[in-house]
Amino acid sequence: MIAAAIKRERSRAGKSLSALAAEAGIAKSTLSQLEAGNGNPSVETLWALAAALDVPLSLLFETEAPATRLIRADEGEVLASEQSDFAAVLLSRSPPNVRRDVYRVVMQPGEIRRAQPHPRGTVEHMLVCSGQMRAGPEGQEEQLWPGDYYTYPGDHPHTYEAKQPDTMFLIVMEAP
Amino acid sequence: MIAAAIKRERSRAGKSLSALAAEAGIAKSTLSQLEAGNGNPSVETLWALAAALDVPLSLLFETEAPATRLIRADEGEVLASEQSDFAAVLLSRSPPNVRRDVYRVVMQPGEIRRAQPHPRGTVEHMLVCSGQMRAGPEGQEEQLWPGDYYTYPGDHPHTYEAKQPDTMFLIVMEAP
DNA sequence: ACGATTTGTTCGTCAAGTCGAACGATTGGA
DNA sequence: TCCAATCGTTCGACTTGACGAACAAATCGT
Repeated sequence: MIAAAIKRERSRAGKSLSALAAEAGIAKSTLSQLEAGNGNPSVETLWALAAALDVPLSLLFETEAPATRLIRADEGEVLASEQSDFAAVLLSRSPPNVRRDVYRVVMQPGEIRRAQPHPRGTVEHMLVCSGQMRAGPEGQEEQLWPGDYYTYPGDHPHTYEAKQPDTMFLIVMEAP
Repeated sequence: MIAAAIKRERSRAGKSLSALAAEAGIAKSTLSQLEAGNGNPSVETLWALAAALDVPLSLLFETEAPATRLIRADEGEVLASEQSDFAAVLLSRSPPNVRRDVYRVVMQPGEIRRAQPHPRGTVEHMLVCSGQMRAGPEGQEEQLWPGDYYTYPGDHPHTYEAKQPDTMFLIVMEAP
């Protein structure tokens, strides 16, 4: 809930309820009730809080860790198209205020590559172009074929392993 | 503003104001005033809207195209790596505050697909996974092979044409 | 051409969020 | 020990957002 998010961010900033309310320009009674779970604030109030906390507003809506999502080559919601020989699949709609870096990767079979965990909140999106590979968070590795799309948290240890020569895939690195 | 965001997402979903209000379970008068810019909604209201629009809530907060750039499969700045059989190429470092939608496309040879121009400021990133194709803005079409990366403004007329069966490629649609 | 439906807006009413003040509880000096 | 300051909560008064109905305008179907 939002109550928990506000409390979490406030304690993370090391600010007291009164101080935060003062900085945000809202009554501390309002903030108190918000953190208690009573009522649902207006965007104006939330905006003031987010500004005072110096965090993106969307952070106050953060739910639990996003689960991994695997979309096989023959899966995914195919978008409507006028021409039948054109099949577009929306893999991931990006939330605003995020950075997404796109990588193209060519990998050879051999030892397993263990990636150092990225900063907290990082999300990786993988799309295999050709070859075959095995990748994913530790314990949730998946066998991937061309066209497969796999997304998972990047702030946990994860591995890449090519099963065929010149295995090519795409990584979209999403940072909060 | 939020007013514009709601309007944008609603029109994108092709829903009328009355219909959306009904689906979201809010009064259409409320929605009308929101889109008019008057008032600041409560999170409960926004949540209902986001759910009805089937978009993440954070998308309701907020909203120049670079020249074309073509990176051949054997081109691109290869990032440093500890292991020689791992070659990652950064194709596009995303600027902040942009939306990027990722599409996977499979296309068959045949007639040329002419894309209706997207909203102003849209940028498309293409990466060919397999097959062969010809695509790009009108007059700047390029022959593309697997691994080729091509980016160009999406708010101008552009075309896609597969040269081989089951030509697969990736499109990252970047909206301002 | 006409009625019927749907569109989006404006109005008054009610409920709910926000505010300011006062409250008990806790901490820190002097 | 006592006073002062700060902590977070609770209360009533005010402000504002959400609702429902009525409204003009546009679209549709016969």
